[in-house]
Amino acid sequence: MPVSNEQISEVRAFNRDYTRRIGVLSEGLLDSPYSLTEVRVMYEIAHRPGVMAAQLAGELGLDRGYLSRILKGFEAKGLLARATSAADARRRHLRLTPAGRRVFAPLERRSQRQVRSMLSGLDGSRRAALLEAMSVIRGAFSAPGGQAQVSLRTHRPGDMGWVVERHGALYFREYGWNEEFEALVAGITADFIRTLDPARERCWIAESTAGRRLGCIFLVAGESGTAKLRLLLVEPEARGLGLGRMLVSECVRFARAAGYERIVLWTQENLAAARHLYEQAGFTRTAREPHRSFGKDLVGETWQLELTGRRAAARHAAGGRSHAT
Amino acid sequence: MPVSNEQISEVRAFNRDYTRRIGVLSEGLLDSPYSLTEVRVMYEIAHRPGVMAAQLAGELGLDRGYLSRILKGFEAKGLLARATSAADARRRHLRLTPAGRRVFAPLERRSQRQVRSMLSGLDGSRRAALLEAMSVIRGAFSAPGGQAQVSLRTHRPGDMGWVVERHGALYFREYGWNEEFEALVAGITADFIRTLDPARERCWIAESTAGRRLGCIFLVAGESGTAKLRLLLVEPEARGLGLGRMLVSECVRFARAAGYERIVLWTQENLAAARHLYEQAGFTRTAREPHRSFGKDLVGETWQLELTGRRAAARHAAGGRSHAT
DNA sequence: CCAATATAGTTGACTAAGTCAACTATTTGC
DNA sequence: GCAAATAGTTGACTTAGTCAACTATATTGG
Repeated sequence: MPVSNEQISEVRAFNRDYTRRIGVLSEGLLDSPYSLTEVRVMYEIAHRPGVMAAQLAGELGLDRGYLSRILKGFEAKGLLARATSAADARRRHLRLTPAGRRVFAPLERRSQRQVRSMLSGLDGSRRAALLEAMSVIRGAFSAPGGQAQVSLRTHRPGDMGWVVERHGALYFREYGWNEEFEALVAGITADFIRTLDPARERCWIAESTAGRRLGCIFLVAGESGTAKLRLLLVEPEARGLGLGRMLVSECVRFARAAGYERIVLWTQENLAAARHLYEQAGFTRTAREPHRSFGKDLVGETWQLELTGRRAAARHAAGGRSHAT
Repeated sequence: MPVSNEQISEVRAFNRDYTRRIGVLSEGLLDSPYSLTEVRVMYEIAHRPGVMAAQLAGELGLDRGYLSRILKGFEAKGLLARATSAADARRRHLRLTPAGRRVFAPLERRSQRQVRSMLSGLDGSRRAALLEAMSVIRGAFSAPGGQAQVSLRTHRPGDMGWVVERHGALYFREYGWNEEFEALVAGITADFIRTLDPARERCWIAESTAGRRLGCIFLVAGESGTAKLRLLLVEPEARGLGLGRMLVSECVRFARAAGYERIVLWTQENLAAARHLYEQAGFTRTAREPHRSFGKDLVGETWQLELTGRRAAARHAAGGRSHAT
């Protein structure tokens, strides 16, 4: 997905904005006999006793000679103790002395007071949003390679509402379906919870490592031997990553394991991406019928996947569509 | 709302994290004959032609003498033009020359490339979340006094799902109610949409200026002359601000206007804050009955507010609770 | 009207923060 | 066993920025 110039501008504006804010917080620390760099060094040693200078230099982006002088200055003032590493005589473990902690503690408290003052200027709503946003930004950069790792889990409290909300909002935005659709989904989720047979029915939620829900799918029991696949959804920004296939695959796997003979599903002709997924998973269309729902003229389609026997497995392995013989 | 130590720690951790990231972006700029401070100065002049040095010094936190030398250096290289202000001869308007723009343009492009590279390392899901989070952080600090302004609106697509999600998640977290409750709420919202009479039934969503949903309340038609108040909820971080009272007041006002004779509601004994709101709005408890629901032993309570006649209005004006006569 | 004060910008002298490179001591890998 | 790499130190130096005193101009108050 290409990066837009608008997105670039937003990040740079944020960086300028936040650089000023961090600058203001940092200036508060300068009201001390220690420079900002010294305080940063002290902070890391306080929170990671035993850390070594090479680590600090690397992580804080400091010249090794410069850091050495800072540490020597701390040691000279009795704030720091250095112990040669048993494992590698080149290395020294760094620790604040009790005197060092006494010097550091008020700096820590001052910093905490500044942040407390900043946060208390925000009411509950904005503050919660701020903290969540910070967590999101840190999370966005924390996964290796920046690729969202998505895992599937079963449902927990709040998920039904999310399913309803996302279906309602997205289908309205993408297809113009009105609130009848959201009501339908709400009803499906209510029934799912009320009549759930965990051995044979399930909801899967796709969730990123940052805790964002990115997709869902349901399997519910139908008439004898038949399961129903329902409410497949993938968030727009998570599309194209194989997430839909993952959801459908897991659903089919579970249905086999639960002993169903077939899976049926009802979709609409205009949901091209979904239909493609079903096709690739081996489903075939068994019925097709125009109807008017959700404020739209639609064409409903019923699709089906046979689960039993070698023939079903072979047809699936052949890529879904079998030739007539 | 007091600031917790955990919240303070989260902000400081974010600041440390993001300072490193901004540092990496800034270092990219240093691959030029200009220092970071010089580039910042150049940036501001490029984007605000005519700006004056005193403004820049103030906003960028620079020593006036130091800035003067930087500007003199730019002028000496033919990158900057200074014009004495017609309004105040002490002041000089600053503008980049064409040569200055030619020097600045590649720096701007390099910065844009860096951000593009950073963003393109994130897939669609994480990137969208990141940009939204940055917008939230900037927005959190931008409102005067930091007080969220909240308005009420009627429902739109996605809202029913939000109502279900928030009820499910919050009541689970705060009271341990299981998914039966979420299913109940899903059913209520499905029925609301399916049978909505807009002249006599309504859902209100409380929304902040930042677009966050902060609360909700429903009024639905009951038996003849009776309205039902349902699904009052206020987000934890929006509590204590009068939002609950606002929602209940609007609900009661609408019910009067729609011609109902009374409003009834069903709540649980342990929902103390809600009961207090109903009490203050003039509701009286008419029934009380233990029951087991949502995985809990609860005590359900029915409350009622008479809307008709002077007697109802007088009793309300007297503070809700009327004396027996 | 004018002296005192404040503001905008400049310059000289200086300090603080940090860089660069060469050094010693130790470890690693061939 | 030894060359190369790493951890840490030190001398010399550069860069970034500060501090205070200056000139020019505007504002204020008596």
